[in-house]
Amino acid sequence: MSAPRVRFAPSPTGYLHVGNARTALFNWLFARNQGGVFVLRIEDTDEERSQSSLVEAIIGGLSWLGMDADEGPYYQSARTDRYAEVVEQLWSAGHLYACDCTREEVLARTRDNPIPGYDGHCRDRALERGPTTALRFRTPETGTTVVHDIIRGDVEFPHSAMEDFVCVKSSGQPLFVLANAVDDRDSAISHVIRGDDLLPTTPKGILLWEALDGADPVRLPAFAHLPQVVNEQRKKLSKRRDQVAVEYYRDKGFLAEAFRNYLALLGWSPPGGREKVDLQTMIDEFRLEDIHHASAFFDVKKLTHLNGEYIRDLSTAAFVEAAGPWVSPDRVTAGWAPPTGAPPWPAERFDEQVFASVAPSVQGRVSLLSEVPAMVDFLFLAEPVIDEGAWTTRVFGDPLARRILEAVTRAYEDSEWHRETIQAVTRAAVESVGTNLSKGQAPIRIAVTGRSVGPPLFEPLELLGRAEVLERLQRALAKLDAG
RNA sequence: GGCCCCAUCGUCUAGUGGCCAAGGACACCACCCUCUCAAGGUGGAGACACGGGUUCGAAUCCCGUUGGGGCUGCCA
Repeated sequence: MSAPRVRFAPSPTGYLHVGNARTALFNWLFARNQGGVFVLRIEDTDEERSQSSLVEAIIGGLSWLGMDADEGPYYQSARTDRYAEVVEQLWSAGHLYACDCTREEVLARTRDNPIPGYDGHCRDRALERGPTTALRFRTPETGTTVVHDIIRGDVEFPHSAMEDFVCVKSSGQPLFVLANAVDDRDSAISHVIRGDDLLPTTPKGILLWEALDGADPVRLPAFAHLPQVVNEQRKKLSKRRDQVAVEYYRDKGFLAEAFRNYLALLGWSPPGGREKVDLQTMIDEFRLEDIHHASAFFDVKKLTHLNGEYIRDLSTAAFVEAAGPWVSPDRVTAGWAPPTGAPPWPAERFDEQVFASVAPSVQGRVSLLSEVPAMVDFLFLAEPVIDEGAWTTRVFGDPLARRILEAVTRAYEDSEWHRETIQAVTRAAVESVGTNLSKGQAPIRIAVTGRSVGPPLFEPLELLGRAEVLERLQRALAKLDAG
């Protein structure tokens, strides 16, 4: 048996969304596992809704996730001649008939029918083809089409419940089912792996496929219909209600590796109870047969946790590199910058050395790269941005705060300026006013960093320098005086 | 309404007739660690939708019910 050929065939009517990305990933993993070929096809037969700029977004999303196509992209819009040829073939073989019914007319006629859908009104009218006639497929009246699905087994569709569906618009453009079948035939696709929302249209595609066969049959691909990725309401992901663009997650500071790993977990699980697995393991272990049947909720919390694990696994150098676009305008790579814009400090105040030295303690505290700037901004801002809520409760509202700030100010003036000694003198100072380091560090932290939470305090203090720290303490004292 | 798919902790899942008084992960709670916050460690709570079969034995097989979802477009 020759190498499998699979395809990812998005329609460029929106950005790459997470459900499609998962479909692409499963196709890609299957191809890699089998030594097969991953084809990208752009299904842009609907000119009204397709936009070429979105094609770039889709390719960009795939590329971010490391899934570059082995072949393509092929554009259906470039194959109109081929489709026209196929339509002629089908028409002359009698599989198609012209229909001039409008949707309103069909609806009016079939409103009370027990079986919904088109009623076959034009089936025997022998209408000529014209600019106002769509072409419908003459579905057999009896019999059954069975879809052999790798994931779900055999699924039967009785023809009696299938309408004569339109496969060519009155404009002459083919509809999805037809273009899809023609392309899968022409590019020798061996496995069709797609969302199970397409399962009900699969028998139509098979009927078309068989009609196209004529005297020269082409082997039907194997099908694998993936469970849907759904939102919290268990509904198909919607562009309106849900955060569905892969781009959004990249912009939020998710690592491609973590995102890809999470996507793989939606409907598939690596053997051995592991969840966090590297790419090669995914490729080696991936089996279509192991995919779940039930739909899966896209859980951002779990994704975020996984991302945190991936961030913590990075070497410090790799973390500094990954955080680059978020902390330094100079580090924007591959033509992409976080949409949040420039970091909140002026470029000239950013110090790569300083960032690199606090990076390890930041790395363990963030789940998203976008959280990095807030962790280190006090190091690069001329003045820290004071969190007023924290100030009110932990400084203004703490009767000991003034004495703590005064005590450390005195202690810092002539202390050796090294993180351990700073910690030691700070401990001594806060204990001298009757509290402990755990409670006493709060006013200091807020005075210097502006926040009540953040990385361990004493290394940043060292990095900031004695003069700057004393100045910030003075400003805090003055703010306290001002009430 | 018709056709189709699906059904294990709140969520993602392990499980393919005995190893399951159902395991892991996220989230949640408690404790430990600790300069804050995280991370980490330990522990806790938490599920086989329901009803019938089949079988010595069922989360696993069959039927039904209920519930959820998809499709039902001259969208894909």
